[in-house]
Amino acid sequence: MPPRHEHQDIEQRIVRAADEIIRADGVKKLTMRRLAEEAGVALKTPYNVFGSKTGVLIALLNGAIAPLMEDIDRKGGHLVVDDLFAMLESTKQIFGADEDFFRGVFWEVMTSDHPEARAVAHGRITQVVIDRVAAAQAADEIVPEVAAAALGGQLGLNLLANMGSWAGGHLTIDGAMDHTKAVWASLLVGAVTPDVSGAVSNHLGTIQGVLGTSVE
Amino acid sequence: MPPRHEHQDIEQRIVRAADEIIRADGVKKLTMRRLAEEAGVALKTPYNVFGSKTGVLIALLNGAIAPLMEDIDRKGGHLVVDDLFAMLESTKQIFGADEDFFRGVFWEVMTSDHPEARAVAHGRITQVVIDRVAAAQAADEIVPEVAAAALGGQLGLNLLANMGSWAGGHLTIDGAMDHTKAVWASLLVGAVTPDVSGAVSNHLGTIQGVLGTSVE
DNA sequence: TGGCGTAGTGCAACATGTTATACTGAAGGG
DNA sequence: CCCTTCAGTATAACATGTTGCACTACGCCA
Repeated sequence: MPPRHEHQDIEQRIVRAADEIIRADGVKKLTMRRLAEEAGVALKTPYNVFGSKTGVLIALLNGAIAPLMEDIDRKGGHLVVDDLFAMLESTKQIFGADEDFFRGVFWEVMTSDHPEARAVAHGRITQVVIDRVAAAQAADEIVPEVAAAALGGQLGLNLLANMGSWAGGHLTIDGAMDHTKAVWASLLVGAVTPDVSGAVSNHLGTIQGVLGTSVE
Repeated sequence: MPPRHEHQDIEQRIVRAADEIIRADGVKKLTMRRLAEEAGVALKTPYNVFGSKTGVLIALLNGAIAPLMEDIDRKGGHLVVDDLFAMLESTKQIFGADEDFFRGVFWEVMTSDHPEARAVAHGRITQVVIDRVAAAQAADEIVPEVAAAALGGQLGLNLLANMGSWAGGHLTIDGAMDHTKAVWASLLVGAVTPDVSGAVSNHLGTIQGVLGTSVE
């Protein structure tokens, strides 16, 4: 078969094939040989384009979470801290619609040795949360004594952690986000200004209910 | 070479060889072929005894954390909640003494598909914490309205999460335990009875300092 | 128009986890 | 004392991620 030279198209064909295989048979059935075959390329081509199997999965994941990222960027609430909790709802929504798919891909990426993968996940998630916390502080919703990077880092780490438990199969995505919400609320109540503490406390009430059902 | 029939000895030889290889060259250099050779057994024998490479690592890890488990069982503080925080200090101590070794093994076990591995880690850590929380509640250090399983589950999940970030190389063991301590203190202040709230608050003060140095 | 460089091909190969197969020798029961 | 059983051996093999190598055809540039 001659080279295709359809430029970017080859990238798409590979990612699309990976997507289809995973949705059809699960991430464990995604082998590089099958991927190459179904994408109609040589075994080596995905390596040329994405560097490794994990590289393909990162590209796939980045594409798949685009709607989530868009959702997260659309800051809508009248309180900035509400946007923090809205992030968790968006995640629930988007990942929940295809839970097995996302869980599989997420797990593969998260447990890979890929130099980018975990750093990107860690850094990106943490950064989004830190930015939100800083924004909340700028909007006088969080008291100035708190270090935004420190608090945001804690929240981000907790989110990532719960995502890990979800990816590992210990929690549903709903359970993971509810856990996160409860811990975030607990950590935030001590940091917010009096006029928003009511809004934050709203998210707090369900800690006990949450855990009863979601932990195995 | 004839069968050895030294019974349990073969198990020990395999685990010991794994230990030596990992300490000498790191967990990535532990291959089943090299393990078999250095243990003086056939390639298949570790599979007969431990089922899989992950099985070997689980056995190794279980042996290596025995001192930690012993430490954790030795409840010493005059307050039960202090024992919770003492767990984190013990972990710091034991894992910190051989950080690379434990990190490598932990990561391998944690990211494996082994049916036992993750469930055991998850269940065991969570259970220890839940038991402690229940004990604290029985000692009237935690108010009766709180569900011990719920609170303990949250704390355990957070610990596991931070262990994950440590194993993934995002935190040092000290950083991970300090993060955990800070979040535990935040979650506990709302649950403890007035006479111990002071003791818990002591662990709270350093949240900001902690994050500045340990997150990449 | 003709040659060149590059992207992609086809194929073989390697490392590693894992399994199958046939064999062997020791342990232990009759 | 012999025979069965079975744990462990030796060896080959498979699946899969990954890489190396020689080749080829397309598009571009002179």
